[in-house]
Amino acid sequence: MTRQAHAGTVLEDSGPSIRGIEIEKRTDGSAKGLLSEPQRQRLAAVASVVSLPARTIVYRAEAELSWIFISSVGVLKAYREMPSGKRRVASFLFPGDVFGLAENGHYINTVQTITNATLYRIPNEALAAMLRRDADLQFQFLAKVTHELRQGQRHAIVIARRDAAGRLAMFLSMLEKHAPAGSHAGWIQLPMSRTDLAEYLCLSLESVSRATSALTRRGIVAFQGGHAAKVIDRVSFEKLVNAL
Amino acid sequence: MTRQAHAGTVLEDSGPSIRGIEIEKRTDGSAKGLLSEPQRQRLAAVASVVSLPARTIVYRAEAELSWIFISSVGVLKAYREMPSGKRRVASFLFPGDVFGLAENGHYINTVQTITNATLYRIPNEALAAMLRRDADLQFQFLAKVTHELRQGQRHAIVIARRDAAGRLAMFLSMLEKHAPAGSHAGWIQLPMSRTDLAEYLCLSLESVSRATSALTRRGIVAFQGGHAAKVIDRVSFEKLVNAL
DNA sequence: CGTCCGTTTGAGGATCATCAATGTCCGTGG
DNA sequence: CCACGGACATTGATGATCCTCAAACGGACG
Repeated sequence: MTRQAHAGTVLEDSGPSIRGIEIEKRTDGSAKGLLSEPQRQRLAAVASVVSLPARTIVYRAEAELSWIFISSVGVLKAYREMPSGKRRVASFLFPGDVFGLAENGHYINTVQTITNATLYRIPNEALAAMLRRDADLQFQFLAKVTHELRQGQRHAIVIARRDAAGRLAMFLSMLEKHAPAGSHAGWIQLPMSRTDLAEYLCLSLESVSRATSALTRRGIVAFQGGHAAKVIDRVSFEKLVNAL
Repeated sequence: MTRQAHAGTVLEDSGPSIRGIEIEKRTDGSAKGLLSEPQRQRLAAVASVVSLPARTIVYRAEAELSWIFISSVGVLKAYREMPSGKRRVASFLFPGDVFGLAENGHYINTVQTITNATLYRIPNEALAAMLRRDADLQFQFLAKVTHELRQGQRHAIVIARRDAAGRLAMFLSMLEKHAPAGSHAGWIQLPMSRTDLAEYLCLSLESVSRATSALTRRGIVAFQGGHAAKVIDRVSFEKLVNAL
């Protein structure tokens, strides 16, 4: 049941690492580590490392803000419970993602591990103090949050689609871009369950299932074991992804 | 055709103002001005004020980053053109909103005025330099971007709904909370067109129309002139909003 | 008064949610 | 070694909702 943790994508020698894209122009447009070695070391000095088994709640929505987290190993999900009891996954969290930035002293989403995970945990006040003292470090956080804002907008674009197969294809495409370079020869790892997928894509569990079937039947994507996928027909795949 | 600009919600005596919610605990949870007087004055020193007529493009997606903007008066929209030609409005921008934070030196969305608008325009490098110099100022920007991240997530929750009337009701509810306190006796101003609404809610133009009709027919909301709405049956309205 | 643009309304077709049942994987225990 | 059980995933049938195409309506303005 406990799946293998997502392959670590970040060297963890000297402290937390943050993945993102700079606001200003740089060499290439790919996500990369935003922090310098000294910055990571300073963060590490006030951070504690926590290792959590899969399916552990890190914090709950509405709870009082106490720590800010930086993911180091594993995959997590951030979600909200709707009044009806339905769940909406706002985002999946991968190594190098920051979470726990609250509003008005309270967390907005509930965050839960999907795989085993290792996190850096930094006391809220300590981080705030450090950011106020180190503007360059803070600037990287600003870039990171801006990047997450974009991700949220992309999420909105995905769930705006009417066809389930298209949504799933876009999600796979995003995962593929996000994935660690050295993943298994074109196979996209899907650590999350079908239910998590459904809650992220805003589809019913059954529709996700039908979408995977459809992609398989049409020879566009192959699935294996429910937790891995591979693009077979790249042309059709891209056409589907861009058929918004 | 040119509609009245959104009632100014912010005193503009001494420079740009930013509306948002603090990350850490404060007195109440409502959006408010995040900047101190001195901060506003310092921003004003490097900002220029631009007044734009309705329907003016401020910048286009993919264009090179040159300025960061803070809205002062009026309403704008940020949208992306999809490959198919369809448009998705990512967010509406109100007085006190910041926009133009790019990725990798290029704007992500196209931003266009809806009403006449007045903006503060700050050269990218000048703002970056000022943020790196003034960590407290930057901290307010961080709070603002975090707040916009939440707004994006709420947007995702809205468009996740399956029923058009419910989406519209949630949107009205958001506008109502956002609205300047002294708006006209419970009337919610809708400066944007039905098309803008449709593109924000990810509905067809016709569905928006049918949704307004449905809300009217059911006696929940009254519309007037297409650019104002008022909640008639508050109980049913809230029930609909929370029926997710 | 007529045009133009934006909005509203109608009919038919496509897609997904829901309810229900069946199938698959995997660990457990006999 | 094999049978069992539970969680998860797939498949099928029906109904609800929205999108598309199409046409009628309305106000603003020359």
